[in-house]
Amino acid sequence: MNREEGRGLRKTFQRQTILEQLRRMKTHPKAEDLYRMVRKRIPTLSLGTVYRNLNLLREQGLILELALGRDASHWDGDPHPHPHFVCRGCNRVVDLALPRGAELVQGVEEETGFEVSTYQLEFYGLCQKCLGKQKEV
Amino acid sequence: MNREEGRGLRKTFQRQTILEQLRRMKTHPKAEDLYRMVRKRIPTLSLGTVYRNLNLLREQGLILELALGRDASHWDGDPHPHPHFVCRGCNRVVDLALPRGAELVQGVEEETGFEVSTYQLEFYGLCQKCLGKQKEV
DNA sequence: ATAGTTGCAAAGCATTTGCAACAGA
DNA sequence: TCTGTTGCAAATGCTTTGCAACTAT
Repeated sequence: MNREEGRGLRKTFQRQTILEQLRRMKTHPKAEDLYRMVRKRIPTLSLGTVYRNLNLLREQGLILELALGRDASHWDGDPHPHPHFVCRGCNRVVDLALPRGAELVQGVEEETGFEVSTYQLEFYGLCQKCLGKQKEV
Repeated sequence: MNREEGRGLRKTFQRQTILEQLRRMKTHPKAEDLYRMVRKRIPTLSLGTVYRNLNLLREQGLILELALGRDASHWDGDPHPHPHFVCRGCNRVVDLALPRGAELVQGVEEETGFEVSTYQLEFYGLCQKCLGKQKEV
């Protein structure tokens, strides 16, 4: 029995390759990005399979989905919730070290009496590169 | 000249009614919810008009869009960014007082050198009501 | 053997958009 | 009058899903 329902996920080539690809990246690709990358190794891969596996891996707690509004989700190989910075200039999604999630969660639980299972925190703005480019104009 | 381009938004009955409706609510309805509510006063209202106006009002800085993953956005009549709690039991979206957004933003700007224009912070879990119901089962 | 998985294509769903009629300023 | 706005319906774009052929265990 693996998780939840006791049903085991099979160790398929597609699933493993998708997970490896995501883990080896520092950036946070979209399903479509992963699809293109993994296709180099598995040319018959379909986009539907990528989506299905990303959802399964997320349910297993192995990866994180960054749902940033209506655009395509970004995916993070680090399953531990942490804040991100989204640059509106270059659309990069960058990991942040601050603030500490555990403290935020604790504060909210104390304030509300609710049970917090996870959180999502994104800062939006311009990264240093894009701040520089802005001045050039 | 009102904002941005100097183009003025007209004061239409639809737009005003949508904004009033949203402001008078403590909850954070979806476009569809507002559509149904405002329709009681403006039976000819179309859903497209609701979406167009919500986006315009957001651009004017009068309201806040809460894009919570892939589901329909929730809308907030309070344009000042602040954290929310999303209950996975009853799907309510509740305003939170903590943590302080300004401090979070300042910390990130100091850490990264990026320019933060806004942020979005949601905590997910179970509210007190739903925690209670869980025990009953 | 057999239940999970894949590729493919069609469907779903929230949101956006083109267009002609309409209405604030 | 003139440009913004509306209602309607079609289109968009990401993601999910039905199905029959596979495949890990």
